[in-house]
Amino acid sequence: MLEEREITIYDIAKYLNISAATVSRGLKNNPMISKATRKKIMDAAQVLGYQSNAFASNLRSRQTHTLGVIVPRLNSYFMSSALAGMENAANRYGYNLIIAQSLEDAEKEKRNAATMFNKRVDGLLISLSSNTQNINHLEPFFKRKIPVIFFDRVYPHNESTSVGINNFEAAYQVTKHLIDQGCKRILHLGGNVLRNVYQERLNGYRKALQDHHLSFSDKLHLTGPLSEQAGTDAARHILELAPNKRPDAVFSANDTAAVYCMLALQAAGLRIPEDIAFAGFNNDPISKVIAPNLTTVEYHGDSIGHTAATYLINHLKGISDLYATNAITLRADLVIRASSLKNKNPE
Amino acid sequence: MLEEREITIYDIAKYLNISAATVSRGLKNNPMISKATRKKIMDAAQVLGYQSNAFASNLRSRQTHTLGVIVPRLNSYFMSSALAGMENAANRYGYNLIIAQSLEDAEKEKRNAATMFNKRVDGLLISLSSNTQNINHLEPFFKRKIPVIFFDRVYPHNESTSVGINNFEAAYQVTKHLIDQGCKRILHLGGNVLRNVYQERLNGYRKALQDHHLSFSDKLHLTGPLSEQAGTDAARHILELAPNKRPDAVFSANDTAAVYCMLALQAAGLRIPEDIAFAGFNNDPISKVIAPNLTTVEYHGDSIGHTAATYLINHLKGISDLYATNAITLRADLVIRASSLKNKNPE
DNA sequence: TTGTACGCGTTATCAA
DNA sequence: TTGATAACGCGTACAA
Repeated sequence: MLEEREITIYDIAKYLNISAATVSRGLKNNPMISKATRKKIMDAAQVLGYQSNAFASNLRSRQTHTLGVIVPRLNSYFMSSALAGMENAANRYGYNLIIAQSLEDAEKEKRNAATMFNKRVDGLLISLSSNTQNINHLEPFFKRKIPVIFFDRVYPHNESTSVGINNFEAAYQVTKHLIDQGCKRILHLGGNVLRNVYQERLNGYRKALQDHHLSFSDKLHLTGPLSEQAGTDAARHILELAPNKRPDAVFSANDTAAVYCMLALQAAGLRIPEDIAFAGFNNDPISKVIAPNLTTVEYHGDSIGHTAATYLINHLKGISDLYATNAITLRADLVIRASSLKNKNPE
Repeated sequence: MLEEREITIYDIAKYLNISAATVSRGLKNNPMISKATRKKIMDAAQVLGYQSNAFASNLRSRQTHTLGVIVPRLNSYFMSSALAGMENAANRYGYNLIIAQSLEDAEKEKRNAATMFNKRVDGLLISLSSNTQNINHLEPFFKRKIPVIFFDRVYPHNESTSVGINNFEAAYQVTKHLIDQGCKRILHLGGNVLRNVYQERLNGYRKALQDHHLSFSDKLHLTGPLSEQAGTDAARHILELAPNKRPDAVFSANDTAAVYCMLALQAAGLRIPEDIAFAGFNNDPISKVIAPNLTTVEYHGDSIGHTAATYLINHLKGISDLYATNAITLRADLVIRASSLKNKNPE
């Protein structure tokens, strides 16, 4: 099979009777090279169909202009938005993204991290899997001073920066809103508290209960994967309770579980919000489509992603000091919709 | 700033008083090397904290074990599912994904392709932007025999394979279903016909009309980006028609536009499906959440992605001949839901 | 079974 | 402003 040889800077050099070093410099618009030769080099590169070999360059310069991204799953609205935001930022600054998913499995996350390291990413953006216990698998990065940025599901670590929102505050506001609507028995559908986001949402919920003299009960706290199935299961659980033990509101740590819980309860004849009010988290598109629309917290994946990637790149370019800022907190506002409005519009 | 030097195979070689070549072989479990030395090498690598340098390896072996992926957008349910499917396949075979989005812009797609080429991806998976006119920007890949696989939004090209569904047939079935329900004026909300998927869906729709003696009219064919806004705009257009000119059904080329069109029409007081029946495409999660549930076509992003990536990798490993199969067509079945059921269940 | 020696395509150093 | 030359870390004929 005929394989055309690759065009290298040597070909250009020979073609122009100059040295490869000059070509290398000219290609990168090094001001050291005269404008005339620079143009000659560019033209020749065009004519010969030269394409730079990123590998050789990386090998020599020890920079890949590639960022590693590890996420729990690729196919959630929040995550794909975050990736889109990162891609935008990365693309603007000439970086590429190499993306892997842990599928909520700490072991796979470990392997992903090792691969990223071997591929010599310039930096790592990571949101932890639900059962990751520690970050020993990131040690190689820390040792070699390869910057790591946590986003969304973060980890306390004083040589990294975290990008996220104030989950405690948001959960507090959601819960307070439900209480303001007259709800007294609010069930919390939460995620694995190993992850800060779920622990903090739980804490915010509990604090709001406490501040309003409502007691917390284990019976009103369900933990799970926050999947469609988890939402449906929660509904079944609720329906199995004696009517006087049933919650009058549900605060779910994400919209998916909230929506599927709503659907199942509605199918069983319960009215929302009259019988049970609802609030979720993330402002997923389905929250605007379900009837009644779901009260939720606006959590902009693209902002998180864009911010995290931009911050990382600035650090790589020496524009900012990674360790100066330990946490970046973005806004996440409550979005009140019909599913939680027990009091008819107090006009 | 103290930078620890990288551990290389030379360090291992020196440490064990053997040659670097032996280390290189041992690390890859080359059976040529005695089992004892192989073990010694592995242990030493462990002890010294050796991490292979993928770049040097790539430079030498001319393989990156990296696949390029270019998609119109990252943050749609279909695409993120496709990416998830690809990541699964890639990960299983030791490949990585480097992902970029064209944002429906041919120019950005061009730049993305050039970057991927320079990074020497082993193969390319691409779904074209809505306004891409030709594939000249992929010529470098074809010239160097780097395999390109089109998925979803494909392009006729006899040195590549395409992975998708039978859009014509699916659209035909959707339209026929609406006709079977008694609909006579079916509006089609379509995408840019530059892309095969939208052209074929349009064709299937027209053929179904024709086969059932319904006339096609330009008035009943809207083209746009199939976004939320496009759905809302379509609703306004419908409401502005004289009641006797209004369609009695809408077949949208995706679920997003269908759902936002439904919401706007419902807000204006129209009943679905009684006044207007609806059908979409993709089986997006929102189709199961909207009331009434949306009739749609099941289009599995993850299968498409997994199939495309697996096929590409098999080709790279020499297991299959890329050019033997020009198109892989996956199933896409009609999912009938309440939004299109004009005839009350004919029990 | 192992070692020697060279090349992959680029960038960095030093000299001119 | 340019050129010569040596790395970068690994893989592989070829020799031993």
